[in-house]
Amino acid sequence: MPLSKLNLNENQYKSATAKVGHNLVIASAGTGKTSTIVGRIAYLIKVQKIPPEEILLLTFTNKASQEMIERVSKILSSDIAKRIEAGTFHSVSYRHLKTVNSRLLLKRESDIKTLFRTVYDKRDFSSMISESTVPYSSKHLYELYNFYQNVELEKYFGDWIDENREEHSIYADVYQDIVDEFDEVKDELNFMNFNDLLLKMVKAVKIKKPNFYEVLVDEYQDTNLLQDSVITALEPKSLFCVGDYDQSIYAFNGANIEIIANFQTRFQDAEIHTLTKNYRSTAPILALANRVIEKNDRLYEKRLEVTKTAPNIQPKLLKYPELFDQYRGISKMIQNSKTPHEKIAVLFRNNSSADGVEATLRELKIPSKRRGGKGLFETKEIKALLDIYQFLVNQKDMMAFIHIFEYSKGVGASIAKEIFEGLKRLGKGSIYKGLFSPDRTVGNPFEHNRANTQLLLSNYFEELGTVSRFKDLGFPDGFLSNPILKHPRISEDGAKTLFELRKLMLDFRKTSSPFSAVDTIANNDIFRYIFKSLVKSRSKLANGEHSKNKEKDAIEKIVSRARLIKKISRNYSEHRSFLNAMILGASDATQGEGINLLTVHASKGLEFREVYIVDLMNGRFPNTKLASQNGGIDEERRLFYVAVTRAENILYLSFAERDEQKRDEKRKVRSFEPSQFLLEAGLIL
DNA sequence: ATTAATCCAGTTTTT
DNA sequence: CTGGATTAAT
Repeated sequence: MPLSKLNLNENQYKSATAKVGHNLVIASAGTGKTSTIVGRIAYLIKVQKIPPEEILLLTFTNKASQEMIERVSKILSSDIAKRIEAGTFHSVSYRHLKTVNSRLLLKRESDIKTLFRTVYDKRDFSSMISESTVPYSSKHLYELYNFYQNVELEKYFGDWIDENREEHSIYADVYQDIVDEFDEVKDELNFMNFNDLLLKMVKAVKIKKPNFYEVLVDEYQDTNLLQDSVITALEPKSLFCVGDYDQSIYAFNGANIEIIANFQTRFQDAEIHTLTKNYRSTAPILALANRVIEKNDRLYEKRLEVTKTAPNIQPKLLKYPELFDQYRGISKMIQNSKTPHEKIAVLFRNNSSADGVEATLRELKIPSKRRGGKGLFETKEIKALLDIYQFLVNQKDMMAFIHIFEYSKGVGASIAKEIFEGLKRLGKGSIYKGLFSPDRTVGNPFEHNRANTQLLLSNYFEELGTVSRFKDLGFPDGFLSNPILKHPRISEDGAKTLFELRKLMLDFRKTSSPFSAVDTIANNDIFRYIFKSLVKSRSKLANGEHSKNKEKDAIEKIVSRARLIKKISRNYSEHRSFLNAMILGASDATQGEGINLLTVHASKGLEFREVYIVDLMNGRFPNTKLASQNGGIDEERRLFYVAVTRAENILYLSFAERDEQKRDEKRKVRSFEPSQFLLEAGLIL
């Protein structure tokens, strides 16, 4: 059998070579799930002679799909491996949607949120406000709507509110009205968010169906109804799902364990396989994990066989009086550890723990890397760079246009909007024409709603129309005579920005690759100016004075971030693909080298020789506030299970008794109880 | 009305 | 430390 070199055990082999149909593989932590998936792909291609492009592999992160394809490359060949369609639900959807409509643009979640807010703000709740229930804030409503889209496919939002958030029934109609308008506006602007990718995918597939022989789904326990509807819509001949109920940790995103639980009843030909041999962790680590997860109701019996023969090191509990003692203590232990840095991970429930660990590691000059896009893609400089880029690619993007003017003094959102609309009028719908060949027959490009302002504006307009304020700025006549500069409230800064933008639009036309585009933008004065102003504000000390050190630091950071974006851009040949990847894959980009700092969620699917789980205090982990809303304490327990089972050889569990930074209402130092999971694990009596 | 400056609270997890 | 909200200034 050509698959012998895969080194699969009996169960893995049986799963990998299962007959075509509906297969579900229950794979507990560390049982060689990836090997099985890779084996399955090899079996399909080599034995079943399925063309690689008819295989779709859906994973939870883009990184996971890359790793699996990498492993397929090693067994078969990279030529074959790269023909397999692989990625997250979202990235696969985007790729397909692009073949249908090449003009699609994915927007940042924060931009979509602002859009939602502008729609929301038009509503007046004051006449109907009830004493018992305050209406949801725009942010909350947006998040709820997103959740609803992931868990409910048929009912209207308003009806769903009626049934699931009874206290808010009185507002259900208004909520429905808001989301209707929101969706309308979003469609008009051609904007998409993450959910839209999947929603539009389901529709697109009905018109143009990609031909997949088998769809493989990794982390099946974390799929929600919306994702499931994508799989259903694809109608593959064969389905191969791999998951583990005990690792379901995405209830907040609508993950529905019913999907995995009902697999057998949904498909008559369903076959269930089980992988029970654990290859990752030592006996005491597995015993600890099992002791805790047993407290959850069992969906099926869990039998994990230990195969590892490495020396058994008992998991160790670490207790510290204060939060930072903990971080410092752990950093010290890492410093003294013989394990190579890249095989050590510090795991936490909440991202807020990362800063402390990162800082104390840095004190000891131990390098660390953090995952998650927030670091890089949420920085102002990268946001600005990408906003400029977005606008150049899609000049109808008013939101990006407004962002570009954020750093120009005297121009806020509302004037930027007026400029945008003025240019549109002067260019008969095209900003480009508005800037380069304005229609001078347009009398007043700045139409205003309010009558008295109209009067005010036209007075200014006439007065300023004759003598431009910007004569001495060295603008060429072609720009200086543009009627847009007659806007009464364009500041000098605003005019300069507009002029630079005009230059940039010309330069951009000469670029064809994302790399040269990023380079062009980074060298334009708009970005340079933003760069300068960010450096200025970041080099201020707490007392307000300048610090040369901080300035140097700030410059270095921006330069290296811009360089990183440039580096990433080399992998893309199309503007739009690059920009979409900046949003889709934002969290996959890791920064730095060394110790791995991860949330438990982000650690899913990974393994490390030495693992530290920190901040194991009630309230923090388990996050009791969350447990009351989402998956309950069971989900927190699964989260703990996931964390523990990342460890191969060495495991430390740590907590602190106090946090001296935080004080409660009575100004008393915040004190903690150890996590209940430590009790359940038998580490505390 | 719009922008800039200042103050204040709050801080889940991911695509 | 950042975004949001409030307030002061134009």
